[in-house]
Amino acid sequence: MRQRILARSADTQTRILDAAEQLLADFGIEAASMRQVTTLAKANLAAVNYHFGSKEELIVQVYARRLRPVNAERLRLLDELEQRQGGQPPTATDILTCYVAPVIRLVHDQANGGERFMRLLGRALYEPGSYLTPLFKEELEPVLARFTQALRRVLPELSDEELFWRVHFAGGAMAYTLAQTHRLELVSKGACDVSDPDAITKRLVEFIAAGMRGEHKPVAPPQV
Amino acid sequence: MRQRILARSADTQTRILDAAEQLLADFGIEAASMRQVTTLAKANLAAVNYHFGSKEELIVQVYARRLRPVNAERLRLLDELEQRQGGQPPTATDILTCYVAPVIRLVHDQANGGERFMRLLGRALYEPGSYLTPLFKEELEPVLARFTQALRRVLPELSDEELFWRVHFAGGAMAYTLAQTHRLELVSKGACDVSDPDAITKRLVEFIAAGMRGEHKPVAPPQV
DNA sequence: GTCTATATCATGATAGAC
DNA sequence: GTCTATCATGATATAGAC
Repeated sequence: MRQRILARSADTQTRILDAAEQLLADFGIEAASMRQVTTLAKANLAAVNYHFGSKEELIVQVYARRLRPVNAERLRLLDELEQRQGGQPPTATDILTCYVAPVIRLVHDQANGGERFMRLLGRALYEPGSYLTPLFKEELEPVLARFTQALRRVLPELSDEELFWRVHFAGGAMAYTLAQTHRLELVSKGACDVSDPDAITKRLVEFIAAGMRGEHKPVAPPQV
Repeated sequence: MRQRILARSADTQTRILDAAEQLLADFGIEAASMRQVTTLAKANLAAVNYHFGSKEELIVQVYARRLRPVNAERLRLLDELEQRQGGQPPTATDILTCYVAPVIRLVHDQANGGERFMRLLGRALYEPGSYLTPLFKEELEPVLARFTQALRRVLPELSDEELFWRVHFAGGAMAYTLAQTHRLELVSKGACDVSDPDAITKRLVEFIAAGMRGEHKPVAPPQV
């Protein structure tokens, strides 16, 4: 179990958050133990309970620390976009870029362990009945509602139901990209460059924007 | 912890597989214990090790039991499609339907606990360094390669790299749909009907087919 | 093949000294 | 705030009777 020992400079809380983030990302949410975390953080086992109360609350705080700025920036970018457009409706591509870019950019934020968190984030969306659900409800749902509303205006031909479905699919493509893009480098045998987050954002947004705009033929069940 | 007691008729191995599938889906892969599994299966705790050797191997077998027929049917449908077309190239929509339909149809297979497995499958793709990796390598990769090759022929304008990326995004939208569609019913406040697998297949395939066919402009990094 | 009983171990949490 | 020492719990796995 190779693991970089973290700098001792930061305070204990931060060191524990950093260590937890790293171990959760590398080994999975359930697999990381508080003993591993505190060893890596050069802190005492009891410090987790002293600072966070429980393992679960620590995990929630690992996510909250990164998600809050991302969601704030998403909303800021969307506000800016709409202001810049005046009355003119923006494109779906522009709107989706405001949503996708901040979270993909975490990958560039090496100083803040961004790449690790990227994998961690995608995975969190898949845990059932998780203690993270309240955090997502609080942090993500208002953002999703705001973006869905913005998309509604530029895709008036879609029914409410169809729009919900497409936002769902788009979120899935994004979550998978966050969690699994490191695998693509292997699967593609190196053909795909996964190192440039702006390029990833661009490809992903092109894909989901095209899916968003696609025709919906509500008839004829598939033949196969 | 509500849990239906399974019929005693099936043999121990099958009862254990059924119980494991149910508990893994409901509580997460790590959270389900062999005590819960054997209690639900009306089997002895030691039976797991006798029949499967270990918890990990049991989990692998839970997946393998469902995945093998799905992947076989995917390939069969694709072969049929290409044969039906003679020399004519099929559409991307047709190809993607061959891939998506068999796995979404599991949801209909109530007799075989399909809906539970649906959630379980999507989640498995997100575990890092999991013991499931060998199974996916063996079962999924050849299928993915076959479908990528089929798509390559009908989307000749895409570079190899772009095609890999789009297959990646499409897989993500599908995995998320498998794991999380039960949430869409809540988020959409009932606007989305998640009960008809053929309708879900159709919407999902429309979305990813549109994304596959979308234009790729390899210039100009995004403004935001 | 199935069961009981148990070995062995790792976990999260906490009490209490400093 | 940090530490040591320890607790209670629940995990997988197995030995051995039937």
